[in-house]
Amino acid sequence: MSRENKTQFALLGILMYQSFSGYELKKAINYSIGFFWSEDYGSIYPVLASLEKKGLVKKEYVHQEKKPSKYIYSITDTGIKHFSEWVSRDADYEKIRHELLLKIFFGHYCSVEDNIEKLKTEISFHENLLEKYQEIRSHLSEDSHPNESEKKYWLMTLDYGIRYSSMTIKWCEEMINNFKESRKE
Amino acid sequence: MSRENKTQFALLGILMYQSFSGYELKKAINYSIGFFWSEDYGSIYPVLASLEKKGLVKKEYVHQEKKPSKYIYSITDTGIKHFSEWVSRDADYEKIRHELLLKIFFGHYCSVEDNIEKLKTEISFHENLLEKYQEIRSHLSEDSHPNESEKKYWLMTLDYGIRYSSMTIKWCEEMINNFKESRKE
DNA sequence: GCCAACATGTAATGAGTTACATGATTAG
DNA sequence: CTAATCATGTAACTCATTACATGTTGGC
Repeated sequence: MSRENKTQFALLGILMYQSFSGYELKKAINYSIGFFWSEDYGSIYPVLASLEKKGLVKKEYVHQEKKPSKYIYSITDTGIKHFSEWVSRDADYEKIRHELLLKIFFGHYCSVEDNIEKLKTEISFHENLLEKYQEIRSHLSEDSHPNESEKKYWLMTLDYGIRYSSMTIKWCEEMINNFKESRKE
Repeated sequence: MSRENKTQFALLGILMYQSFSGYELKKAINYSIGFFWSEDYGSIYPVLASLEKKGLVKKEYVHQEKKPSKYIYSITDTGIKHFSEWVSRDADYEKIRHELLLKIFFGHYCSVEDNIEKLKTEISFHENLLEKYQEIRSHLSEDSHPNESEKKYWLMTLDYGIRYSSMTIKWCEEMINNFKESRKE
């Protein structure tokens, strides 16, 4: 089977909730699925154009006061079908490439200090993420969410993120301790 | 900064331990870093050619008995320098794209059964991985490993893999239970 | 006048994936 | 003879990233 453009489904999924411009889509992605899925303008605009050509979304030119005009994209009935078909199917096997693990695997070829440094950077990164998760969580509770079902799914992914970052931090810390203990011996 | 080809470092790293042909490299990668880093022939052969052109590896034609001839690649002094420079540096920020999480986030748009199905598939995948980790672990202990330092790093990444898969399985199971409980209400 | 935020795109490049194509050698 | 494994590559294509390019609007 040929590879599918996954960007389209991320965009369509967000548009299932609300119509957005390309610029707004980027922000919406950052604030919702951003910690496990990211998109750049370099993908968003071309993919929106191709989705429109296929009739999966439609655009509307909107004049704004106090801001530049924009194109608002809405999902069409065909788009909803296309998206639903994808979301029901099993996820593809995820091909991962974890550069930190690759460097740690080859850690024998650099100093213990360099290894510890890498692990510390990873810890900071995930501590930062954990703070972001709290922001998203409060964002979720303060906003008006008429649909409790949607919220349930959002909290599930948030829960995953928290577990993932916590696990990573714990692993990094234990590895650093391993290094420090073996240095004492 | 421009993007770096990471495949080259995976190959150079393996060649730090031992000289291999392209075909053997693929196998060595699968059996060592395979669960967090994969490469296909479509990348391996072209990258080996470009590494040779840059003088980072050298190849030798080897005739074999009972098997077709092959090219054995060895890392050069320049290659060792190039690799060491990379391995000492911090890992780049990892851009993740987790399709299962994306589908779960949009889980409101398909049936609970479809969601449970996806989580079950993920569980099988990681249970399979956990078995593989045991294989790698026994592979590591039965083989003659003169260098205990190398082994330490391999076990670190293995430990990460085990934690990651265990965490994922636990999360999936709890999410399935959530679904089943809310169905009872 | 200038900066920040809003807003939309294109072009160049490089990386990754899949399919294709070929051939050697051994075991059954 | 045939299948499996060993072995090396190329071509076509898609995808993602980065840099570039342009323009609006409001606030200081």
